[in-house]
Amino acid sequence: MDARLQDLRYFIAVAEELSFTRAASDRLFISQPALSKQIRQLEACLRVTLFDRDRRTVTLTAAGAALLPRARRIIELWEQARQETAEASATQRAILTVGFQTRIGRGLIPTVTDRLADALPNWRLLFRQVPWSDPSIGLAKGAVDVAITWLPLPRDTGLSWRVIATEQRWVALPPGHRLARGNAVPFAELIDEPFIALPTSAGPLREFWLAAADRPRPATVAAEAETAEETLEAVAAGLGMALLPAGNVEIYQRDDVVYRPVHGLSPGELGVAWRSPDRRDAVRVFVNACVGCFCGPD
Amino acid sequence: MDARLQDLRYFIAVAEELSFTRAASDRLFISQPALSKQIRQLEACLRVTLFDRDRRTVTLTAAGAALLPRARRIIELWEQARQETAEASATQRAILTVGFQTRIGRGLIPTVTDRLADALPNWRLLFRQVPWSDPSIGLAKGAVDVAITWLPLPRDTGLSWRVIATEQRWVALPPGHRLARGNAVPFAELIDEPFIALPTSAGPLREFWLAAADRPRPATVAAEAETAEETLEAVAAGLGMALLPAGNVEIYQRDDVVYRPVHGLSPGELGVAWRSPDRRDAVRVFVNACVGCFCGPD
DNA sequence: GGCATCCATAGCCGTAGGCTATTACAGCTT
DNA sequence: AAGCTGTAATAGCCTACGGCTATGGATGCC
Repeated sequence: MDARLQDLRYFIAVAEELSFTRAASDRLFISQPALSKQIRQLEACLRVTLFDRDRRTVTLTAAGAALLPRARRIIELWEQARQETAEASATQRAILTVGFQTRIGRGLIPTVTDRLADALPNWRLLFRQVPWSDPSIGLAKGAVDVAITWLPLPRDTGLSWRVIATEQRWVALPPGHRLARGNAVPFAELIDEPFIALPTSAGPLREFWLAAADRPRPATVAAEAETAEETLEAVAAGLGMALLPAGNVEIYQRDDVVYRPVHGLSPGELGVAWRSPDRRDAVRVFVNACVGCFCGPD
Repeated sequence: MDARLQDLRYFIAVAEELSFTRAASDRLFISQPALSKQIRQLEACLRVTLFDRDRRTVTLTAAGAALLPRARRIIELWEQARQETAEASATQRAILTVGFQTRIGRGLIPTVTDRLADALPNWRLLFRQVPWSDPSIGLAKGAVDVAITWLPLPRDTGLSWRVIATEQRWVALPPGHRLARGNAVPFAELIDEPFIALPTSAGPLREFWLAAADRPRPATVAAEAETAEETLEAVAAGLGMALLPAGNVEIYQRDDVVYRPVHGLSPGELGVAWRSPDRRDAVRVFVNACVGCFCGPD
């Protein structure tokens, strides 16, 4: 009788791509027959034809055109409901969930915790690791309340952020690499080397850690890694090299990887992010505590 | 990952009833364990506790309270999307779906069809019977575009209507009944007789055809019937009697039931109904055609 | 004409959503 | 105190549905 919200997402994907095959494989990551079946089922549920398929092309019917903006709105409201439900729960339980992708270190958490003890007594922090493949670091789905992350974040996704710290970018190399002999490395020497990249789904962060803006031509991507550990394993195995912030060098110290500072690159910015419409005290206090941590007292 | 819209309905029902058992059996017509399981699943999906159950009572958590109005809004938008999608489809295909509960007769349809041929060439009418148990005659779910129905309709459900015809109420009796001997019957003589009623879910129509407003005490309901045919079978079987509009006497003529006019009751009103926000030309034209059918020319 | 592309169909499988029966507990009533 | 009632949770079962792969048929392109 009622559809699933997921079916509305399916519909939106097909309506936007105007192709079952592409919507299925590129956006929804399901098989094309499964998508066809589900759309047919949605059509049966609504007793309406949503698409005209004439063997070669897919077009929206009047009914489909009417449904599309409404489906978008419903999905939008649902995402919002998820977020605000999670926020209400977190507020009631006095738990602030902090998302992170790589280990934070830098003494940030102890300092922040101390500051929070004053402003938010009996609140607790909960840490949740988020894969690079989620460019909103769990904020979009309401999985976390705030996130410690490297910038930039994708634009126009309703996220706000402030910079916590600025750090030079270093490069991770296998110990035997020719560049491991010297001390610092000019970035120009790296542009033809193979790199270990973040997944495409990581958004602008992938470009940043490939230093795509500073290259004359696209980087050679030797492999993609989902986590920092995976990246360093790949580096140690000699697959390629990877950029990382200076502060992570101590955190990820290991025998089979050496780190060298890179010249000629803009520094990386560590930030704290939150959902723009989220005006809760706890979020504001946490953000301020983070920002004040390295930039002197409040 | 995403919930089903049905799960939101489940949640709303439990939140409003504050009881799994009652919500399950009275409103959702599923078993209590199934409802419990689904609510738990919704909670797992949102990673939040929606209800505090302390063995005896169920209360909303802060998260539940945050979700409730948003869930209502989403369901509302979904209903609206269904309706407007159906409307767009009907408009594109030039098909107007007419809901009805009992046979219409009275020469209404031929007359209306003639009038429509002028104003809406190449539109077709599609008729769909709707059970008495849907008090919106299929309009709420978008199953029909307009409906021919007896008044009154439930209030505040976004439906508009106009009166097509006014008819005296008659009574259907088994042939051997003492009141079948005379010609007309005063309603006062019927108030202690057992009646065949429409289902409770039919809304105010049930009261109207029991003439509840004209009784000193509630009617004796011998049985409930889902359709006109069922009602007359019950009357023929001697289970009780039933009121009906004068015009239906000819339509439902049969050997084992006799009909007599009833004095002392306000007349019944046959109406044409549509969704108030539905401003389509086709609907307006159809409504006008119906109204003009017995009330003289437009 | 052959190939590539795209949607539909067929058939299979695992999970999820429903059911009944039962348990556990709280608040009454006797 | 014992038992009854009412409510939610648990256990175990079955079906239906949402996903998959493999394949078919039609269309546009080289």
